[in-house]
Amino acid sequence: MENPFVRKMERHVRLAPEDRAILDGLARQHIRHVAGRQDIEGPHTEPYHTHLILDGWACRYKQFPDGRRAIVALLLPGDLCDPFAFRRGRMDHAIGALTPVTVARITPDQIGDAVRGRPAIEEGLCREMLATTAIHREWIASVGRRSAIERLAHLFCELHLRLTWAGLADGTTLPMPVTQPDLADALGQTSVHINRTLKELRSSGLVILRSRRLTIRDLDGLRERGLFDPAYLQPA
Amino acid sequence: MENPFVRKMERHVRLAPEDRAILDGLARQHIRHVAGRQDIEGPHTEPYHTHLILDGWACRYKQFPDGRRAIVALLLPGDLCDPFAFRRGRMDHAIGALTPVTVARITPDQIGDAVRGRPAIEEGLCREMLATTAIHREWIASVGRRSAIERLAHLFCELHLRLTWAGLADGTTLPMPVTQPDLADALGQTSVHINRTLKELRSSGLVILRSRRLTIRDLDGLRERGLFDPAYLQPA
DNA sequence: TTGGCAAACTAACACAGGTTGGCGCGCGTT
DNA sequence: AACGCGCGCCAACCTGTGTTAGTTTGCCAA
Repeated sequence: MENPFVRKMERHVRLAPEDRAILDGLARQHIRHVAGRQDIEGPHTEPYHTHLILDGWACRYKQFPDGRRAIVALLLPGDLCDPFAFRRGRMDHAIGALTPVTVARITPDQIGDAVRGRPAIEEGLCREMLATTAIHREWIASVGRRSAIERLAHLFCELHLRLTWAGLADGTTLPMPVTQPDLADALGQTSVHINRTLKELRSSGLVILRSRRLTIRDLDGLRERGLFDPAYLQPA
Repeated sequence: MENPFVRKMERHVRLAPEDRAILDGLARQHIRHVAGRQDIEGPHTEPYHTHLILDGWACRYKQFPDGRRAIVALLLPGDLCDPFAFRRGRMDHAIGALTPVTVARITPDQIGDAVRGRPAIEEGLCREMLATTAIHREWIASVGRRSAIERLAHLFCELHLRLTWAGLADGTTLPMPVTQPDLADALGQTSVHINRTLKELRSSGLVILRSRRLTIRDLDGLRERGLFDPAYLQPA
């Protein structure tokens, strides 16, 4: 089983064997397990470590005083949280595990060492950050202007590609270990409506979601339904 | 009148006089004027230059095939668009002028030269990018979980701080040169509803918006109404 | 001054999506 | 086996926001 982080980085840049070894090393030290529904990094903390997700799904979220929760990003295996978090002081949001999660803790020094004299790694990390920002922009557009079905279809398409690139999708079938309330908080809706929308996607023959696995039955159809254009995810 | 870009950078890091001169130099070369409603950088182009907004307001936006437009970021004087855009290939969105705009075109080399041997500038640019990402996250939360009034109040609070830090606000009065349809596309609503919401904010005595200027009559009240916590904008 | 036009503003109506409340299943615990 | 409980699922109802179709205002140009 190959490291999903390395695998993803190789989509951005060509890595020499030593590059690969260095990145792989980051994923093998300081492993930490976090139970589902627990925070990996709480709100208002002053982060020092970066986290690399090795297994399970997590999210960035903001919680309002009255309890409303907005999930602003999904973190999948191979995703790196804030390589430069330590430069910003206090967290303005939290990072929580949606499922049981395995992460590697990485120090700023380790990032610095990995980058030094390794232009491919530097370039790869830079592109990874740009890709993350592009995803953020797409989410703003989604929540702002897509309808409920479009939003859900679009998210499924995005996750399909991201998981494929991390080596975690089985063709057109992907793990989908999150609950409907989680999807609701990610898409700015209620779980009830997510349920309705899911039913509609299912009955149009586009997807099957059962026992935490999503099967896309009609990829082109789903992409059309979600106004999905993979360009924003493509590196270069 | 001081350069809003330099002014903003000084919120992130302490700049030596030479740092300041270098940054100021970037803003004085290759000036370009763009009329309102024109694209500064079209969609699907392969950008080479970075743009620094010197005057006027612009936005990043995505447009769907059926015409719907989502504004995913507002660009104010002093804002730098994509210092690393050239690393990503094709644009996944467009940058458009909302008002007549003056920009400085900056090449990748110029960025490289400015950063080389100038750790304060490097650190400042890095923090500026992190702040931009934090704004993106806050927008996702806003469009996803805030009500219409909360969203508008929150946006006004954000713009108040950003413009203040760029030296463009007069205490609690700020330029607001965008139309209601523009606000609608930025907040994921219709212009009709923006109008309704504006009326409500006005009649609760929180703001006055007249002839392209916004006056905040009750800053604390507006912040409360918008669930606004300036933490996400604060550098370190 | 007048005319033209974009933008602000409004009213009436429509509907997507939120709210509430309830049922049943699967699963882990005792 | 029984219990608890989170989650998926559903129906009825409600409401915030969208839609449509105007009128009014303000500003620039002739």
